[in-house]
Amino acid sequence: MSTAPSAERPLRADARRNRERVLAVAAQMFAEQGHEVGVAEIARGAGVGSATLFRHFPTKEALIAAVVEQRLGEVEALLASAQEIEDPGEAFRTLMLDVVRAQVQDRALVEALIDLVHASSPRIEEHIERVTEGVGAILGRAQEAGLVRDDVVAGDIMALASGIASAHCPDLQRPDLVERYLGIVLDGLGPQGASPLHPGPATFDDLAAARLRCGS
Amino acid sequence: MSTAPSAERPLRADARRNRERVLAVAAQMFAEQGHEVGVAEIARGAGVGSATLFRHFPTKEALIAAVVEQRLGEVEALLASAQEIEDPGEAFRTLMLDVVRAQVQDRALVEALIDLVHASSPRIEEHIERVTEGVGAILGRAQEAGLVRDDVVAGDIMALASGIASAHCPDLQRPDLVERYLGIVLDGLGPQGASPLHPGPATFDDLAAARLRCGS
DNA sequence: ACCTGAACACCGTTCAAGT
DNA sequence: ACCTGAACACCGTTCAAGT
Repeated sequence: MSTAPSAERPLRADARRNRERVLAVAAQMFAEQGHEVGVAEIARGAGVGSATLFRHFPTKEALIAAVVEQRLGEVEALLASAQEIEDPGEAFRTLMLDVVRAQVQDRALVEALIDLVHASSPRIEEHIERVTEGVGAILGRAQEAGLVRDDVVAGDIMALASGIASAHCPDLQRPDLVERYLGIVLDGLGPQGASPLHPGPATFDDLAAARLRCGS
Repeated sequence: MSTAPSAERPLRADARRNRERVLAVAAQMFAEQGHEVGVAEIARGAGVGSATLFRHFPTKEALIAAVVEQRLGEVEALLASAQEIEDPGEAFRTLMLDVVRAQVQDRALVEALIDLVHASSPRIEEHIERVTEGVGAILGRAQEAGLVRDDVVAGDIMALASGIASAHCPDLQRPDLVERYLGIVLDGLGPQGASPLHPGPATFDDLAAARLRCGS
C-alpha cells in the first residue's frame, strides 16, 4: 500500500495522515479534471496549507507521479485477475478492455503515460516493467492458442491501448465508444487477415536512446 | 489563404504583415514544442510586442485555433489528392497514413483536436465537416470495392487516426512506429476477420449533446 | 489605426515564523 | 519535526501612452 520509498523512518502520525489525504484528493481531482487543477485547490481540498503539500511532494510533477504510481498498482491488479481467466482469448480481451477503461476513466493517467519517458522515476519504470511482463504473459498465451497474430509484442499492445483510450474526447463524448474502436483493433490483432507489418516493434534500445536524449 | 473572417475591411500593410508573421512563428513553435510555449516567446520570435499579438488574436486559445485552422486546410488538401488515386484501397491507405502523419508531425494539432469539442469555433467546425465528408467519400469507395468492412463510418476512421497518432510518445520515440500500429488497425478495418461491433457509431446527436453540455 | 513596454492577475514554488 | 500564510517568479492578458 505504501507509496513512499522503502528505507525511511516512519512519518509522524499527523504528517502521514496529511500525506495520504493530499494523495487521495489529488487522485480524485486529477482523474476528474486532468492535470490542470491548481495545486492550491488540492491543498485546500485536503485541508492543508500549500507548503505542506510541497513538503510531501517536492513538485507538482512529483505529486502526479505518485498518483500515477498508485494507479499503475491498480492496473497490475487488473492484470493479475485477467491472468486467472482460463480461456486465452477471453483473458486477452479482458486485459485490453481493462487497460483501456482504466485510462479512459482517469484523464491524468493518459496524460502521464504520454509524458512517461521524460518524467519517469525509477519506481514508475519498475511498475511499467511489471505491467509489460503481465501483458506479455497474457499475450503469449493468446498467441500460442492461435488467437492473436504472432508478429506483435507487449509494447504494441500497450501503445494501442493508450491510443484507443485517447481516440475519444474523454469528458464530453460517449466513453463507451472506446469499446467500438477496441473491437476494430482486436479484429486487426487476429490472425485472419493479418498482413506484414513495417517497421518492426520498438526495442529496449529505442527507449534507452530516448531516455538518453532528455538527459538524466 | 486568408484565415481572417470574410467581411472585414483590409488591415493596414504593417498590421497584416505582423499578423502573418505571428501566425507563422506560432505555427512552427506549436508544432515543435506543443502548446506550452509562451506567448511572449512567440511575440519576440515574430518581432512584435505581446500586446500586438493579443490585438490580432484576443487570446492564446484563439491563436491556437487560427493555427489549427491553417493545418486543417492542409489536411483537406491531402484528402483532395488522396481522392485522385484511382485504386480505392490505395486511396484509403494513403488517406489514413497522411492524416496520422499530419498529427504526429504537429503536436499542437493532436492536442487541439482532442479539445475540439469545447474550443471549436464555427469556422473550425466547417473545416471538420469538410474533412469528414472527404474521409467519407474515400471510405465509401473502399467499402464498395469490398476492401473495408461495411460497419464503420467516417467518424470511426478519424477517431482511430487520432488514436494511432497519440499511441506513441511524439518527441522521443521513433515516429515511424505509427506505421506499424496503423498496419494493425488497417487489418482490423478489413472485411476478413470482422466481428460485430458494439456499440454503434457516434451520431450527430452525440456531438450536439456534448456541445450543449459545455454551454455556448 | 496601430504599436509598445509597463502593470495586473494567477499559479507553482519557497521562506520566515509558528507550535 | 512538522505546519502555515505571506512572499516570489512566471506567464497570460490589459492598459496608458506613443506614433
